[in-house]
Amino acid sequence: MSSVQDVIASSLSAALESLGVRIDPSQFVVERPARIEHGEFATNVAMVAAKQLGEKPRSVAERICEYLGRNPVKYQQRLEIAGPGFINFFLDYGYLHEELVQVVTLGEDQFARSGIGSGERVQLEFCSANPTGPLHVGNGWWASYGDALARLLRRCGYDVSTEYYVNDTGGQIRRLGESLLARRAGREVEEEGYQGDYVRELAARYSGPDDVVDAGKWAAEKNLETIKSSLDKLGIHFDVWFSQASIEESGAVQEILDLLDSKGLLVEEDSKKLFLSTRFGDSRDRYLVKAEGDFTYLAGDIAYHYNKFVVRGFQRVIDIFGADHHGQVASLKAAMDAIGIGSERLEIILGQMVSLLSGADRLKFSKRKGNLIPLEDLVDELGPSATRLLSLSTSIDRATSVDIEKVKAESMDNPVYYIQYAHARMASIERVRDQRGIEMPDLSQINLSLLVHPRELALLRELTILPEVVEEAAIDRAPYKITNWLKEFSGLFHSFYHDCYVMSDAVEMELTYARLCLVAGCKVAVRVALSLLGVEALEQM
RNA sequence: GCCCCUGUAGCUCAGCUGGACAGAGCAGCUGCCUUCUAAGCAGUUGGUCGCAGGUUCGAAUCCUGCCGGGGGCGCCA
Repeated sequence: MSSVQDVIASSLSAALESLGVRIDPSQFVVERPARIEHGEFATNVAMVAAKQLGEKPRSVAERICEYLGRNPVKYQQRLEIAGPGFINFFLDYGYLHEELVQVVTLGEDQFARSGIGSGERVQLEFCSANPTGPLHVGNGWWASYGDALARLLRRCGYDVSTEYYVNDTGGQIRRLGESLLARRAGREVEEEGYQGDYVRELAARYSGPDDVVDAGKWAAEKNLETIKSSLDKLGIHFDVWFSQASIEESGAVQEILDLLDSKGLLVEEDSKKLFLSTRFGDSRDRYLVKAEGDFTYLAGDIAYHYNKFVVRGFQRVIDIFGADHHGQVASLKAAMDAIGIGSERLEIILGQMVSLLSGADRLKFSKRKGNLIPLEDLVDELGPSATRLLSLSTSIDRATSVDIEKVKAESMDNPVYYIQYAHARMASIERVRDQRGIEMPDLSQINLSLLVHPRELALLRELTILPEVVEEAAIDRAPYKITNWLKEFSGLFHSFYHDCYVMSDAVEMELTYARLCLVAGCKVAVRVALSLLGVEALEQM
């Protein structure tokens, strides 16, 4: 990325050198000031350098400005020293027009693409809700997050494989089987069982033997089909569905135990086996084999992660868990260090809890009781785009409460309309262009320097930062930053649309061409951003 | 007790690798449809950035302590 910012930054480094200081570019910033009165870009470099030079920031700024006066940056018009020592750059708008040419030339496929991933093989596991029932809003909320993160990482050059870990074995599956058999026999499901109506429906279809394991496995398979179709409705497709049972059956868990044992990290305690995880920072040691001889969940999970890193060779693994699985983090990381994988290669992102409100009432729900809101109902009600955008509007670190009534009733509240409307207006302009038979000249023939209206400039400025926003969102694992950009950009487009007619008798043809070009660039950017979130770009509304 | 998140406008949230007077949407109030879709635009009201210290030329942002909210500390998954 050889943006204007980078050019300014390297000029500043050269200026510093002429003053006899070396400052790493990471120590200072060249940023867009919050206020346009402060120029196109501003830097705090003089304040940073002042310390080393033992001078006042403003006098350092003056000397830097003198240097830049003799060796101006491309498009530089004038400089200003402001406040405690900021240097503000006022540039010729040509730099924005040049960037627009770039956007249009690169197009949807290439604009805002980054190579920071360098092809690193990343495995991204998310959702992974137990197949003991349908996906509900609570455990499906961050599924859109995982999917969007995968899209973001791919855009940035990572080689990503998405995965859903299916907990298709263990006590919960037995319990599911018990519940199923109880329903089939016309009995009530016990307190600890799964009481949702879906169990009743499944029981009516089950014709297998009266065996809790068979019944549980059968029901889990059916539930998994339901989960898959719910995710399908949201537009989420996993590369791999990985079975927990397959890990246990393969003998991989025993291999992990042997490996830990050989390192002296496993101790026998009666018939149980304890992993000395405290040696790797865990708050307590963890059992891997229970008194009855079964493996614990952690044992299987360690084997699963060994499989990800060693068997399948992923360089980095990202797991997205619900915050209620926070307790697993230290143990799993300790295990990675213990088996020589290195816990820094395992990144665990915790999605904070989601609570549902209906008006003022907080909805209490439980999977066992089966009184929760299926994700699918929300998707049916709102549509996939709105559902996705809802969970992609806030940081994953923030516990959110979703008011079902508000989201359903006041659709104006939902940013998806605002954003999609902006895209629809771009598409509409292009439809009218075609209807009127306006032929676009070659890009090089268009006089973009006509784009100087404040609305146009604001739009161009926001347009050019998308590549940085994409990188930042990927690095911070924060897809909501794309959403924020889209909201901001859509607002600027609506303002432009309102104030700047593209095709009208009052607008010179030259300007029409330039504005059509601007609209084309905007469309590219919005489509890129929407595709990263998995939100549909509507041609009309 | 320990660990992870979190506390910013009436509500929902940005801003938090320190920077120039703290932002947006919604709600409230006021204007704008003979031109490419008013699901829009423009204006306006509204904030001791939980509290107290500290570091700094400069703190919503970093550090410490306290207070409040959510989640976790299983031979459950």
